[in-house]
Amino acid sequence: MIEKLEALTAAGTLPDGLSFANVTVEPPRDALHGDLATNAAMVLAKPAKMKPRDIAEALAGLLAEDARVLSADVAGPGFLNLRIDPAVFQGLIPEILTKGTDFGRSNIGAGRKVNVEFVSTNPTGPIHVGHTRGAVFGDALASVLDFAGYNVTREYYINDGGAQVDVLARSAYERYREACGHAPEIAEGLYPGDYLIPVGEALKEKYGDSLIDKPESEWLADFRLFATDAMMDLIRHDLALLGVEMDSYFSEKSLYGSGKIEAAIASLDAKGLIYTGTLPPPKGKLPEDWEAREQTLFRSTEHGDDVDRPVQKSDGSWTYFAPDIAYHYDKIERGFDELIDVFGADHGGYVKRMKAAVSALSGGEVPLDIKLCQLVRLLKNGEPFKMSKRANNFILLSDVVEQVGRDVTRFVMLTRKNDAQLDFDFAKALEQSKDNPVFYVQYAHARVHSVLSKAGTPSDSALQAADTSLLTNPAEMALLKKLAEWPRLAQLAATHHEPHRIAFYLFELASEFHALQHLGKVDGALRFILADQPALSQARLAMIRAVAVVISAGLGILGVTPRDEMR
RNA sequence: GGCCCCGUAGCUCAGCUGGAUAGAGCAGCUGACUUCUAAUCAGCAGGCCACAGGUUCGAAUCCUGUCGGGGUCACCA
Repeated sequence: MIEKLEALTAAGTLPDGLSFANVTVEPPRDALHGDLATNAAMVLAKPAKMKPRDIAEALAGLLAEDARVLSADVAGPGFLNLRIDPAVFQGLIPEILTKGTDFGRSNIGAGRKVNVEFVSTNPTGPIHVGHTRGAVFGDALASVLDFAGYNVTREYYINDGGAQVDVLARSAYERYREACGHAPEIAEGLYPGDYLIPVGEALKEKYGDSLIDKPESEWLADFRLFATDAMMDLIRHDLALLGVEMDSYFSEKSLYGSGKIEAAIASLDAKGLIYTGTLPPPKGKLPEDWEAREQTLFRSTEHGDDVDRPVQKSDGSWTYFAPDIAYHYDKIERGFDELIDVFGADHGGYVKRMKAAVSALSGGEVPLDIKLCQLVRLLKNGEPFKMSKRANNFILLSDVVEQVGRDVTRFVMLTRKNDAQLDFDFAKALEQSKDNPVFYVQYAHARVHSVLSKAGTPSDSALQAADTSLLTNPAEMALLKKLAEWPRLAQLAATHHEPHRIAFYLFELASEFHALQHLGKVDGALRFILADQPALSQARLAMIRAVAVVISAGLGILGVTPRDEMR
């Protein structure tokens, strides 16, 4: 399309120097308007100082010369509707069968290195259901990017440097005392979870009872290390249940004492972005205990933030923000071309400062996109389910996966935009699982498998030879056109960082397939397998095999299993 | 009070970075299997796209404001 526009420019029909950036070519919403439509004439009319219809006419004339274009009609205010030769769509089938699940893979990423950081829960316990969405989202997003030709690294940032790991160590100490036969004293503020009991026992194995009643200074550091390692094992195990595998785990603690924090701050300082000062009080309600303090500040307002942010506390120690800066600095130094952070919506307040930091550290060279996942509201029989620490009734990721299954969990979480709130009704997911869209998609895949096995499970190479020009029924063409959308859709999901588009597309594709299969029940001539028409049957089998391949590719990206049977 | 996200059918949500008559799924009503899985399909009904302005050939989409819902807000990570 762009080529044609350039040709028009060259021919002098259009003036030089027009931007084609806003020109789109896409399948119209209404099939009556043809197979493809473009708004080129309307977008260009103004800058070219020409009437939209004149541009459209010129473009139509040029496009009509292309053998693949059956007709090019100007409609409405200047839309150009194209009818494409069915052979283009029919030719898709052998291509899909040849490429397999690589069909739709693109290279728009051009091998650019992308770091997707996600989950990153504190290493103080197993993964809680609230983090499941971020885990699924980040993993699917990483796959989407990989499919689009990016070089993706999945990374987990271990928050093992702060005060909460001291709390963990103390909690583990109580469990250690318990293992040694003493009554544990789980004070307010410590982690009461049962998952620390085995850690206490393991600590007894290692240390005997030599540390009982010893001062904290003698065991805190060791216990901290031991307990966080144990928690990371738990977390890795939980992630594995979901099918999430990280490429890299990055420890916050490793930043301390390595000079990395100092180096990152120095880098900002060199740009004149670090100063000592006093922040104004927060606007609106003034906290009771607020008092002016002099701190080391990062001039994040220079990079789009609302206020400058402290990197050092008044006593000179680092704030949590300082290692975060150093961590992102490290990512930049590792040579990533793009960064993506997946946060929970409760961290929305850090977006601007983090972007400011990355912008400053990379000189604006490395884009950082922060995807916020709205928290999941758990429902039980339509009632909000409240979790409380005291009652110890936290629902864990492992609970969800064990009860509703990995596929359902993942698909439900991905059938929603990341920034929309999500209700997850436990009872519904369990009892009415038949209504779950994931089964609808898997069922389509299973049906294809079933039909193919009825036909003797022909090989893909055999199906590639099918004469797909026999596929002319409107319902078949509709299915083929839906298949044709896949590569473009996969690319859009990648450029927009929106894996949910894959889920919705798969649902639509499955819908087209189910409709077509059902037509065979109403009209016997449309059945996939016709004993007296082997060539047509072969073509149809090739078509539905192509459907299964694309479903399989899409589900693969989402981390959902394509099933061969639903029984 | 500042900032961020959301507001689309009774409910849960899409809507392809501005396109043609706004779409699905549940729920409701009518129908469709002696055949490749009915975990399916076809149809009906359901809408001031929160509200008011603005930008232009054209707005659910972009801008401003208002109203609702959620999140967050100086040494906690």
